[in-house]
Amino acid sequence: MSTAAPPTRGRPGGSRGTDLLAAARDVFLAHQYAGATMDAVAARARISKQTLYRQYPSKDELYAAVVRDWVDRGRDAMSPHLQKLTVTTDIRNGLLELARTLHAGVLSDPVLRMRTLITAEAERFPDVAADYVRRSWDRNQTLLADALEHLSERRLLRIESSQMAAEQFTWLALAAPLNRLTLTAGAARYTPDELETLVQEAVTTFLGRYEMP
Amino acid sequence: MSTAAPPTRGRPGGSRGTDLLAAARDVFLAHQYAGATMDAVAARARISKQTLYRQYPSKDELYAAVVRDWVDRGRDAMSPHLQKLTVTTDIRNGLLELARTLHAGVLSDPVLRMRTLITAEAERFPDVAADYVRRSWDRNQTLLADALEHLSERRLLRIESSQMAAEQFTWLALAAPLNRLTLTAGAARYTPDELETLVQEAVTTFLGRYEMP
DNA sequence: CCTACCGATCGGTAGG
DNA sequence: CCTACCGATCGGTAGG
Repeated sequence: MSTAAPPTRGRPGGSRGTDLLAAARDVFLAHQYAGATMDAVAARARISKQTLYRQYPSKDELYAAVVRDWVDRGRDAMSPHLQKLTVTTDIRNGLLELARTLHAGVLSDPVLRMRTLITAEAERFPDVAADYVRRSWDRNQTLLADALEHLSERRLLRIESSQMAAEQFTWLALAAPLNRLTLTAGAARYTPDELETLVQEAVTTFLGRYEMP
Repeated sequence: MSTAAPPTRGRPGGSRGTDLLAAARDVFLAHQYAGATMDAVAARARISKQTLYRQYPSKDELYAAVVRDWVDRGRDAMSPHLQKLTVTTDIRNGLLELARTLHAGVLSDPVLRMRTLITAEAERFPDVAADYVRRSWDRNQTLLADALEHLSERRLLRIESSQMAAEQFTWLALAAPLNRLTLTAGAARYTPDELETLVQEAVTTFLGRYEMP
């Protein structure tokens, strides 16, 4: 039957939909907005520029779609880890694990590049930036606050403002390497030992304030 | 004497030296690297492109000079405030003051723009970025660590690693608004009340760990 | 679908 | 000093 052609034969290997966005994302992350040419996107997606422009009528709209797709795909990355934290019996170990998860999630090359891209284009694309902050950053902060709230109800922590506690935890664990790697485009790598020391110290300071006496 | 011509008459008002760098800085901060044209720099400095290119043979070298000049000019901005902290008798108030100073210094529009510019160009100009981090950021962190060390010797704090304590203080006070303002290009402004709450909470958590019992 | 092209921008130079 | 220009790049289009 002609409708049962082998998958490797069907249409001539052009990317579309998610694949096109993945190709575009690669190009934007590798070269930033200005350096990402529509020719490069089309070539990487193995489609013609004509086809590219039929799906996204301008570079601006392609960029907005790439960021939206990125946020959608990373929406619930933290949830399972926070779920695990809420049922822990060892509060210190639970927080240490979470801090290491934060490092792995945020200090990776693609995440740092996406943050730099969004930051550099925030003035020209304020809505794209605001959507990223709200649906990615704020959402994860709220989920962490909920988890801390839960631990507070279980009498493992003593927290007045769970939002403030969530921010303090996040930044104690994350801010130093995030600042450094961001400013140097990843050139100033942290060693695993340095990160582990940072995690330990962050949790110690956090528990100094919020541990149940 | 011809050498005593009035200052308003001498040469036809063109900028050079520091003035040229100030003009270039304005243009780079307003439009980022790609959007800053050499024509705009020359126009703002009121010199010809020919004169501009005689002083800086390429846009790349002009950019590097602008960042170097920026670091030089901001080199000792923190020193007087840290000096004040080391002789305080009220440790909590001293730290609150310092946190407010950090906010004023780092969360200003030009500083945020310079950080975004350096970040966006860090891959193409790794040496410029590394020099900024070392001479601006690392230096201030070390100065703060020295001040905390001093307070530790005065038995107002109990600190094991003054570098770690300095980083924790900095990021407890600064990271949340810095992250937000950076990602949104300053669109998500913090109210003075929010900043003051943040400062209070940062100092409370910091003292929870490092206050002398 | 594909290629060739337009129109605009901009770093850098002095050809014309 | 200044203006006009070159050469290259690139978003977007179908003119030619």
